Amino acid sequence: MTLRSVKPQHETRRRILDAAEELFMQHGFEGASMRLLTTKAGVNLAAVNYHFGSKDALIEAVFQRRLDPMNAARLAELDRLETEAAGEPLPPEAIIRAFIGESLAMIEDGRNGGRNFVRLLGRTYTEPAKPIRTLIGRMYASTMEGFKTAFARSLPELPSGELFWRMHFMFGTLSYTLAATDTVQLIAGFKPEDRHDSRALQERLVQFLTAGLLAPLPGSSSSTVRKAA
Amino acid sequence: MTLRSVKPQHETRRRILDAAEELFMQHGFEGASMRLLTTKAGVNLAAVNYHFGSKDALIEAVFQRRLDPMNAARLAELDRLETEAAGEPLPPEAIIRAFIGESLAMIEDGRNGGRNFVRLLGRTYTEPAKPIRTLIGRMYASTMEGFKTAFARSLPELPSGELFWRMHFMFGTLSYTLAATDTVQLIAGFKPEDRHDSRALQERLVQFLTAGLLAPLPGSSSSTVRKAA
DNA sequence: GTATGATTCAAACGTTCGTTTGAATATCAT
DNA sequence: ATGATATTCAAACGAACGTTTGAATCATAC
Repeated sequence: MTLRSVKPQHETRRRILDAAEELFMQHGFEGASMRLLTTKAGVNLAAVNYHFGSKDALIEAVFQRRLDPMNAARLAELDRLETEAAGEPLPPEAIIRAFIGESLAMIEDGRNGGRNFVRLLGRTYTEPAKPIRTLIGRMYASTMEGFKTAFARSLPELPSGELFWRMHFMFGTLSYTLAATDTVQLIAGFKPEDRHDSRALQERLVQFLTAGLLAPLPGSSSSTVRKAA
Repeated sequence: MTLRSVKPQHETRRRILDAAEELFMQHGFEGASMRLLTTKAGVNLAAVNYHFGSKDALIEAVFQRRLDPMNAARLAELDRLETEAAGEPLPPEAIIRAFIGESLAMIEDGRNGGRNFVRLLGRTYTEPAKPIRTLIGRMYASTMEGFKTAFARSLPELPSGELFWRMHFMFGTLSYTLAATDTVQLIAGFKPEDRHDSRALQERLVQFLTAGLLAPLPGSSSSTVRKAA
């Protein structure tokens, strides 16, 4: 079993997926043409339709390849924490870390195209096209349910309506941070060396999100939401 | 001076801009074709090139029409608060309100297309195409500078590097909230009637963002950032 | 070696894209 | 009313789009 006998097995598929996540990120789904895509991948124009069937099927495959393992890892980490806690509710900060850790780690993965994917993911959350939305919604459903339950157990005094909105805000912050790293710099005085330090970025995000999640309720006094246990 | 003599003056331009901000929001810049756009606007196919010169120039005009007044209103509100405070640093919550208030008010503006625009704006922040980025960056430059200064005066003990990131996070939360309202619902149990209540949404956002902005620093103890005055 | 199936390839398919053109129509000052 | 200007219109431009086709090439088992 030499190297050459195994690698070319699905080499073309992989090259197409890699080129696709980079070009979809840069130009959007409609803006990235098959000709540009196959040229960048170094494969024939007809290869996409041969291996995936259509451009739409390719889009789905791009998300399948990364999103399923990513969300599985998130739920596995949440499970690990919960068995470790032995029935006690988790501190909200730990839940936040479990959710954002996996995606932030991918920012540093320049080699395997992980960075391209998380940036693609970030901009896809704001994509209004219905097929894309239902695709993303379906792939996230169980993950979101699991984390919603974990947050609800951790913060029993936070009304579920408020929890929804704060998860929405947290997700938005993460989404924008993933998408905008390396691209948008609306605020002057940006230090480029900070952009790919995902460790420091993770700490900053955790502090920000935890504080936001525990913020006092609109009607209440200035005290933060009471934490369980 | 009858109504008919004045209104049709730039009626075609306005109809094109209205259709453009809706279709750009729904399909992206490359996905919204001139034929679809002009059909929706009820004008001839050649009207865009006649009145704006090109599709790219139309994109710029769409942002010019709304963004310049919006950012001017933000800076005016900030100015009003600062003269009112008579030299004292503003509370961070007031600065946040000045920044997000204008854009949130537009969510309720279904009649004049303001809602379409803020959603377009939200998804454009994650657009990596360089011409779009420089366009947005240029239109936001002075506004961002003004608010950065106001935050720095309000929170003198927050290092400027941290302030940058927290403004980044705040901007991301707002951006995602504007873009995703009405579209993305990753979390089950969404109450549709909440979506366009911008008053309640504003209060929720202010609470979340203020807490995030004042979060304890990564290295520090659990106390929040000291507020000036 | 030869047959079989998987994959690659150049070429072409019909459609849609943004833009241009020149005639037709509307608007308005004189 | 008439001429100048501004705007609208149907039609067409070449280019690029996603997809399909059928032959050529490759890998592999017999």
